[in-house]
Amino acid sequence: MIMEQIKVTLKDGSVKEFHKGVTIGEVAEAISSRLAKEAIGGEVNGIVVDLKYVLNEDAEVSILKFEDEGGKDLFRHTSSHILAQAVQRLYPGTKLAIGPAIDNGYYYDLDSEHRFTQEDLMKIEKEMEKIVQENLEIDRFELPREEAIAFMKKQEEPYKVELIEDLPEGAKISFYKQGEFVDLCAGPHLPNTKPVKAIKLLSVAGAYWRGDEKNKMLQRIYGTSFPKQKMLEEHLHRIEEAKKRDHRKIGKELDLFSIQEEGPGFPFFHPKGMVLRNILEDFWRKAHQKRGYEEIKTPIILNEELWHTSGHWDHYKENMYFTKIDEGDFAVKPMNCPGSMLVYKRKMYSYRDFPIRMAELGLVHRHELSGALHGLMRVRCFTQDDAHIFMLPHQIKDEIKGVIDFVDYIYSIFGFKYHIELSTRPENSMGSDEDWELATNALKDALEEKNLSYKLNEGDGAFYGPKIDFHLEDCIGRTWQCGTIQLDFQMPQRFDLTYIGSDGEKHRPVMIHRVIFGSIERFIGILIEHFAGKFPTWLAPVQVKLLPIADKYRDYAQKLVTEMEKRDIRVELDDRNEKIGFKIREAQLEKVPYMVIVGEKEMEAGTISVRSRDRGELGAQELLGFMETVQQEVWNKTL
RNA sequence: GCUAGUGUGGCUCAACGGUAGAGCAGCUGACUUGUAAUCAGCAGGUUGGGGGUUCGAUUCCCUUCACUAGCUCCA
Repeated sequence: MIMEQIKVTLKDGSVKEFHKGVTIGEVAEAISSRLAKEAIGGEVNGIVVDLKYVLNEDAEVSILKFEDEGGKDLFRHTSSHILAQAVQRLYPGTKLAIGPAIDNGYYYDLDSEHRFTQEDLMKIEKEMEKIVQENLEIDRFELPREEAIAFMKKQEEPYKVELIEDLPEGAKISFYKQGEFVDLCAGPHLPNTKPVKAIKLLSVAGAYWRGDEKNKMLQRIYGTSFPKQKMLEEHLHRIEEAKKRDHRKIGKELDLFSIQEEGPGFPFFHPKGMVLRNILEDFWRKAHQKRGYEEIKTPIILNEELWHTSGHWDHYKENMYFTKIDEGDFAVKPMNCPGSMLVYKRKMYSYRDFPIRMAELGLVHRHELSGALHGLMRVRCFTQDDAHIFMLPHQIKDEIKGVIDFVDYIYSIFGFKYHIELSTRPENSMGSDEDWELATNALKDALEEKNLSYKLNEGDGAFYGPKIDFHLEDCIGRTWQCGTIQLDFQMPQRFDLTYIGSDGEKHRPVMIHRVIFGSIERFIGILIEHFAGKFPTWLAPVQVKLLPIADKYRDYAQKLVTEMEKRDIRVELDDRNEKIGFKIREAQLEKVPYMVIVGEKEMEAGTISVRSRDRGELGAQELLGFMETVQQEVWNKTL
């Protein structure tokens, strides 16, 4: 039974009760947060449970338990304080930066002479457990801003001082104290350290102070914690399981692609990976043809002048590769847009021609930082499933909505869950404020009219325009931007694109850049992890493995293979001199959707014996019926 | 690029201041096989590259390249 009421114990010992649904304002009015001990402990459903009041979106007081996201945050945030306390006990003089709760855990950024090693983490864990055992009360107190700064100066915490200095004048600054340890913190926290029973510190990594590479690099310790040891073990087990889906691992096992030392960030696609890639491209082409896109292809190397015109020289040079041809300076394209601009400019357009949807599977090269490379997810050369849509101003919203629907349609075919982000004008950008506002509002309106929720990323847009991003998750929950829709008033201006309006005058079209897969490479990475290599029949590089039981059935098997190939079924014959169990095992490990086994029985009856990767033995079948089943699974997924 | 870590045959891993070992894969042969591994034999590595310390380095040190996690950046 979940408690539906909140008890607040005040410092004077009296108890106030509030019922769920009360607003935070009402609580605040009734009690001063200074007086409240803040936390009301208890047990819910027999699990840890420290209740807390927090302000949720509806400004209602809600009751948290560990299973709630808010409850977990509370728990993790307190854990991060315990981590900081343990580190300061073991390594006096360590300066504290920030230590928030994150998905599945928490971290603390520390500035210390000492370089933390894996062994140190064990020691720190032990100390954290001690702090938990000490069952320290966690108390909140507030100081006026100036006193807070003085206090943190006295504590020799320069990062905290800097944080407080950024808070507005006259603000009350809250602190949390547990034992000898005091930390600047908005809270809320658990009432004491006791519930943090199972602690695991996971890794140390560098992190710049305030995320700025010009600042000092601090040491970040990542950890996780749970109210019960068993929950921690389950969590660690889940992480291990998830790692088995890693596309780099499966890509190697299934021989789909590789990345060699000779080409860091430049992936090689193997025969089976190419089959998958071609399926995706065919699928993509059909979907685009159906929606009024025309396909083009533009060169990879273009002269430097073009990149000055496009603005890439000023805004993207750091990420570009350059080369010389004869005496001229050339660049390898990092984006496809300038090429499309030139295709647009080859002729005159009428207002009647719009919208013009120009698609290109364009190979781009970008110099990504070496430390940022990651399998197929972040590479230095990749194929964007790009399209540039040229429009009349009044078509903007409908086109954006059309692309949003298109993305949703494609992702749903693969069964992907995604979230949307809207990124606004970055610092290093071009164009007028008015254009940016217009463009940003167009994207925002389209999202809102479609009733889609999104996360706002201030300052994260492209240098030529704001963007809507579609993010997909990998096996361990990291998200990767795949689809994006970017509205651009700059490029058409820079390239002086025009069309002839109904008035006979020249006008400027508007343009959007968009990708749906994002890049074929990244999309394949996501795809591998999503299916853990068990591709559905329509995507499987090999759909059927033909397994004759012995040499003498080879001819019969070969005949079946020929029949299947006639129907474009991707079939492989395994006529090696091996036992059937061995061949089945290998086909299963290759994650082939269907295995067809033939021996004496089948040859005589003119049938086949079918085994499914996912459903096991399916028994004897007619060849024709089986082939139809396979084809059905493919056609169902093709538009 | 930054911080930390890793780098042994095609793959997964072992060992160690005295010039490397296993399993799988490969090759050869036998077996002719009924739904997740048949048996035997053979071959395969100047321990990522370069330099140094040492009588001797794969092991210690420096440097470089690549990879991993995170930061930064981004499709």
